[in-house]
Amino acid sequence: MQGRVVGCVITDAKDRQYRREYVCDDAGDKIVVRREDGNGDAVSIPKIIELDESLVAFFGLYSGDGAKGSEDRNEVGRIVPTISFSQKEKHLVRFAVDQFRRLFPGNIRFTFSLGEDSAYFMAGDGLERLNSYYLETTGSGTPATKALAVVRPNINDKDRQYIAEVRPDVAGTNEEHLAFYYQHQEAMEAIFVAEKTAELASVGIQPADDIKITASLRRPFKKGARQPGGSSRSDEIHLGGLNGVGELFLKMMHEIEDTALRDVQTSSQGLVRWIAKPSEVGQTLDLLDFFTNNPFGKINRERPAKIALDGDRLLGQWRRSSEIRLRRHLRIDPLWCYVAGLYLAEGSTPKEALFKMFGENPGAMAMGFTSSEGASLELMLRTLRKVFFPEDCLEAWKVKVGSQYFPELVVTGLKHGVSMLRGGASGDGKLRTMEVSLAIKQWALEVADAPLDGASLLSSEYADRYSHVEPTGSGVARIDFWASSTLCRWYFPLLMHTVFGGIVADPMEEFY
DNA sequence: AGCCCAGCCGCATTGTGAGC
DNA sequence: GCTCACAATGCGGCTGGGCT
Repeated sequence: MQGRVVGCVITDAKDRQYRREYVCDDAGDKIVVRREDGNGDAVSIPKIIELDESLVAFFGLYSGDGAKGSEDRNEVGRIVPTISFSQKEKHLVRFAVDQFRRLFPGNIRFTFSLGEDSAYFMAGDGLERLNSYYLETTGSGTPATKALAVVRPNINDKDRQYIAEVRPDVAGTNEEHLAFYYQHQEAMEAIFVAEKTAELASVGIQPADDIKITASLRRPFKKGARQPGGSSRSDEIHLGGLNGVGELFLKMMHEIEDTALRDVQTSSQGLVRWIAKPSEVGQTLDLLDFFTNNPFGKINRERPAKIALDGDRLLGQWRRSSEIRLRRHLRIDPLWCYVAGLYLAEGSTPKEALFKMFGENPGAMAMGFTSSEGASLELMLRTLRKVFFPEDCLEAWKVKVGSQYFPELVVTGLKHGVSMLRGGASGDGKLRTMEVSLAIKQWALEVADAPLDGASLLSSEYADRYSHVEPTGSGVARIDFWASSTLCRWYFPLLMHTVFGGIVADPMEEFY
């Protein structure tokens, strides 16, 4: 058997293609897929993969936090995907590992890589940890940092570049910082490998041949830390044994998204087939019952202060929060599951809070969502409207535009014979030119409609809730919307139940 | 509303092994 | 033993998330 996989991803506001020719062999209930050109790995994949709530949510999660691939050096506009995934929260790590194993049983390896700025070890918690490490291994505390020439007799180009850099707000010289880096590199790595190993063990991921844990310390003040003791940690999962199947993996993801977006039973290339129209698939949840009896329907060990039927809808209220109207029933359909994962990746709430909120006070929560792609926005809005009433789902929306796109803003202004006026001390604030602001609104509504056959929710229902343009930081123009934080206390428990309800009986006991 | 920085993910470098 | 191409690994820039 042979096949070809093609698809598009949008990154950096550019349409890019992925494309790969495969051959595959029948192997009972599995198929063995490999690249037609003979390179890469032979990968077994089940012939039929059941798309349950958690797997669909996983694809949503990957869509937000996973790597989509990098551009082929020989072919402009073509990306070659590598499967890797950034995630710090340990329960989500465990979740991702389980789902990857379901998709690719057999020859698959995991590398957990922990990155950190070594400035973390120069003061505060980091320095204390370095101290205890040296006390344990050598009997005395952290030794004084020696001269660079001693710890690093032969410097390379990267070192020379580092030494030439200028950091006006950091005390000490680059040579001293670099010496610190090389002298303590082994110790710093050992500390992180031990930490990650323990963390993985706490969620049931034990050392094994197919699991590798590494730490990657960066030169001081390079990776975001602005001062000694500052942290800029990154936790990544790289998958091995899957070379060549990245395109197929992305295609699975896009086909699932496609069925949810268009609400069709079979995806455009036939890779995904539901038992009925996606909007008619999945269990129906009674929200009155959920928030009264389900272990996931709790926050800080409490049930809502009020949850009552009012005609065919519900009125609900958490202690010290506002009253809100809810729909009585919710179908946990593919759209809902996919967005649950997507929100876990892209949402504005720290992930740890979502796991701890059942037994602890989560404090302030916020409901916000940013995306440069119309499809993600539409899916998110549709999801919220399944639980909440339309007018509560979106308070307002704005467009954030990065500096490399300012020429477009200026040209838009010129067309209208006006100049671009920016608010805020550093110009990051809201755009003050009405003509430009309105032109950008029109553009954003077109972006929101682009992936759909008809009009998007943003343009048909929420166009008048447009707030402003924000020429902030940098980056591709993107749409940002937010809703009342009251929604969080209803949406988050349902979201967590969707992803973990099938594998975790009581979130208060099993998380943290 | 305004602003900024740290984490995501792209890409450069290094490692590895097949082919000649 | 050398070369080349692909895989694995390590590093850091940019931007999207999030704080005040």
